[in-house]
Amino acid sequence: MSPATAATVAARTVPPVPEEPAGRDLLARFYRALGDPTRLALLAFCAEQERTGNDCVTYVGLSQGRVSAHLACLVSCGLVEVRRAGRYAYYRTTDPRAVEIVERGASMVADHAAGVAACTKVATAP
Amino acid sequence: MSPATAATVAARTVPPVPEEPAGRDLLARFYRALGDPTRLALLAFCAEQERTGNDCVTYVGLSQGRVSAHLACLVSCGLVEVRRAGRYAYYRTTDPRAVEIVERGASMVADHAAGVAACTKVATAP
DNA sequence: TCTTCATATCTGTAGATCCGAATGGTAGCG
DNA sequence: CGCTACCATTCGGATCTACAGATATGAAGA
Repeated sequence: MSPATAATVAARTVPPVPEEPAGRDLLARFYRALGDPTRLALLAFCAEQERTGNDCVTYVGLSQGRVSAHLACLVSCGLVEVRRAGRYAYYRTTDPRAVEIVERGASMVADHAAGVAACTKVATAP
Repeated sequence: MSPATAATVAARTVPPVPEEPAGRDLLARFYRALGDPTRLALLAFCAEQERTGNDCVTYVGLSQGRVSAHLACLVSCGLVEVRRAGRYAYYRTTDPRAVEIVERGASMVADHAAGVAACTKVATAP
C-alpha cells in the first residue's frame, strides 16, 4: 500500500463520502432520518432511558401510527435499538456515534443558527 | 436519588437535542442539508481543496443553477466556506465538525447498510 | 374463546424539495 | 462600449415525505 500514501493522508481530513452514487444515496438517506424534528425528539427521549412505544406517543403527541413509523425508521437506520417483550416494544438509543453526530450537529447549528434558519433548502419558499 | 444528579449524569450521554420545537426544527434542517447525495458529494469535493463554482458544476454534472443553490445551502448551514475574488467564488470545507459528522455517519451506514436502504422513510413507496 | 391492549401497516391529502431551463447581475477583456 | 465568463435567482413541473385516521396483527387476560 505504498502508493496510497497521499490518499491515506488525505483520508484523515476528508469526509469518507463514497465515490459511488449508490453509497452517497445511502449516506444521504441516513442523514434524512435525522432530518425530522420528531425523530430527533424521539432519539433524545430514548437516549435518556428505555421507552415503550406508548411512552413515545405520549411524549411527541402525534398519532400512534406515525410515531410507530418514525421509530421503525430510527431502528432501521441503527439510531435506536428495539427490544420486544410480550406485546411491548422497548426502544433505546445506545450507539455512541449517534450521540456524537447530534453533538457536533447541535454545536454547528449553535454557530450558524441564522444561516440554517434562512436555508429553506434549495427551493426558495415564496 | 436527587433529580439534579440524574439530570447531570444523563446530560453526558444524551444528545443535546433542544427541548423547544423551534430548536429541533433548526437541527433537523441542518441534517436535511446533509441529506442529499449531491450536497454530500460537493462537501467531500470541497474538503479536498478549494474549488470554484465551475469546478463543482463539472464535478457533479448538474445544471449550473442547481449546483449554485446546493452550494448556497451548504454555505448557509456552515458546512462550506466561500471566498469571493473578482468574478470567481471559491468554496472550501474547513470546519472539522463537518468532517467528524460525516465520518460517524459513514461508519454507522457501513454497519446498517441494509436497514438504511430499506428505510424508505416513513411513507412506504407504492 | 372473546375481549382488550400495544404495536404495526395501509389510505389519501397537503406541503416540502428536487430538477432543468430561463433570467439577472457583476467582473474582466478587446 | 460591447462582449463573454462566472455566479445567483426565479419558474413551473415532478417526486418525496409527513400527517391523521382507519385497519390489521399479536399477545395477555377474563
